[in-house]
Amino acid sequence: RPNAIARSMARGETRTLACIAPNLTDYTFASIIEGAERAARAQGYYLLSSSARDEHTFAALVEKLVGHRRVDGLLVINPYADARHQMLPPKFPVVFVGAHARGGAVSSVALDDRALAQEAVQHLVAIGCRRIATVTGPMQEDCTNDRLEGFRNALQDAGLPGDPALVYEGDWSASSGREALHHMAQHGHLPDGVFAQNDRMALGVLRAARELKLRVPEELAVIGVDDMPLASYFDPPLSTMRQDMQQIGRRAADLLLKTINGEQTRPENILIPAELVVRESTRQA
Amino acid sequence: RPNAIARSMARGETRTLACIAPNLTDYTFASIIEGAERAARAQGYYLLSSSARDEHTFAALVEKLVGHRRVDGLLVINPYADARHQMLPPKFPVVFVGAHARGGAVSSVALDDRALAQEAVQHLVAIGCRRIATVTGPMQEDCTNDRLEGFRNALQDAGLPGDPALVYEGDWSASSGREALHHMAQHGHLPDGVFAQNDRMALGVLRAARELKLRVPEELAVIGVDDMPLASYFDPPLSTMRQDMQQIGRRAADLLLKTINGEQTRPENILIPAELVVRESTRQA
DNA sequence: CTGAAAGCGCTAACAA
DNA sequence: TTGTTAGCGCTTTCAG
Repeated sequence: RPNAIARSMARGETRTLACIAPNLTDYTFASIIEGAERAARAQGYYLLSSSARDEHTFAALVEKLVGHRRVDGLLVINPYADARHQMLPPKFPVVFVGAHARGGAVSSVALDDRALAQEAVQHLVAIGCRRIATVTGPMQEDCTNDRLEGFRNALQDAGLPGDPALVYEGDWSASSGREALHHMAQHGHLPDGVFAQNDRMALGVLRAARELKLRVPEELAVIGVDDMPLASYFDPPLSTMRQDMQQIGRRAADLLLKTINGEQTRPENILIPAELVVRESTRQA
Repeated sequence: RPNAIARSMARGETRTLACIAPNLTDYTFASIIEGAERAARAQGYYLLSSSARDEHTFAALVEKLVGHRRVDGLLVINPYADARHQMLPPKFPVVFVGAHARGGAVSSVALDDRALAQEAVQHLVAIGCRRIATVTGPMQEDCTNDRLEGFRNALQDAGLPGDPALVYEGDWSASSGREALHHMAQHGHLPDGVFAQNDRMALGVLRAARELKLRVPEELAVIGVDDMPLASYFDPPLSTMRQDMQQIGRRAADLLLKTINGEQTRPENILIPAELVVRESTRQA
């Protein structure tokens, strides 16, 4: 029954961390938060999670949380290439999660986007695809560009030409994936393999394929990223690059706690590999 | 720059709430949490969300959070019919979210499960279904029983017989929905309409229908509950009872804050209606 | 009405 | 070693 507030007061620490994400409902963000919360609690810390859609509320939140000394450290989930990394208090423990901090002076834990894209495309090449398309996320997001780079590297390594008509900028939504394939079909640039940069867009590609009467995977192989809960339940079940977001959250919390405890003095940038999960959407008959 | 900890110390309040859920990744739970967090922050409170899968960790968490006076109030998300409601400190502000507190001495905000089930079935009846089945959640959960009761009431009101062979206990997963329809088909009890108690199971029913070469909605109408993000992207797009979980979270936080401020002295049990969303899976041609 | 002081419940430094 | 005390930074009360 010791009073935690009095203890915080006396020791000058709150034993509380905060995680700020664009929202708390995206499966990716929620998984990171759950992983971080578990890791924090295992070390006697609590996690306060907040959503901040735009930069302004983000700045206001940081100001309150850190300025009022409510938390000992900050986990920042920020997929956008905006100025959030500049709005952080200097000399305060911060770890970026799920995307790198631009500038590099602050620690981060993220997926190895370049490598996973490369591996996905290598898999498509291995099963015989030669005209490989990609549906990307918004170009303003860092991870989109990293995955695009991995995509291009893999094509180059395989000696395949990069066709700009086979790159379509989506917005992570299923409908943008569907539009992507229809758009390519209408312009006479049908691919035989698609690397969708997330599973939702891959689902849209699958639907478009059905509408275009393309057989998957015989005429069109499709692979996504995430391994979202229903991915194995798509029609056909979706191959994907599985990312273990809980692990990323856990690693980020551990890194933040080390920083707080002074065990980690230099910023560290950790890359987590994704895992290829092969299902029917890329399985050779 | 006032120090929040010192203020908490002096005023005997932390301006922090906690929300304990079985996990933080289920879309339903995450939405509640996001709604609650927004509402809390609008009133100058912070929300600390934690996951507690089983009763034991739940009890330990409550003991720490409340015993050490880390929070001013508790939001409890507990779909299970277990003893969690008995493990709460007496005289401490608590609101149950998403399910009622058994016993009724504590406030709650939840979906009106009975009414939404009734409305879903009425809709199936209205479009001409006569042999209506339901795929339920686990029978240990309160909301399953409420929805089942609403299902039965609606059948009775419509003068339709209740056939036990048309009630299948699922586990909220897509595959259990698929099994449900296959099971009914194998035993010669094919329905012409299915009320799946959530969208994931409805997705499974849709897949089974495709495997059984049943045309949806002509031969089999399907309706779910939730309006999950991809529901409009199923094949065919899924009719569903949309629940506004963010609103439920918001209302729960508001109720909890009123209780903390002494504006609300009696426990209150709020029911939130769901909204019928008609898409192709129940649309008459 | 403005300003000084006591106290919230701990921890840590110090004295015994 | 064990016990006592100052002090963490606010709020609130009480005196001026």
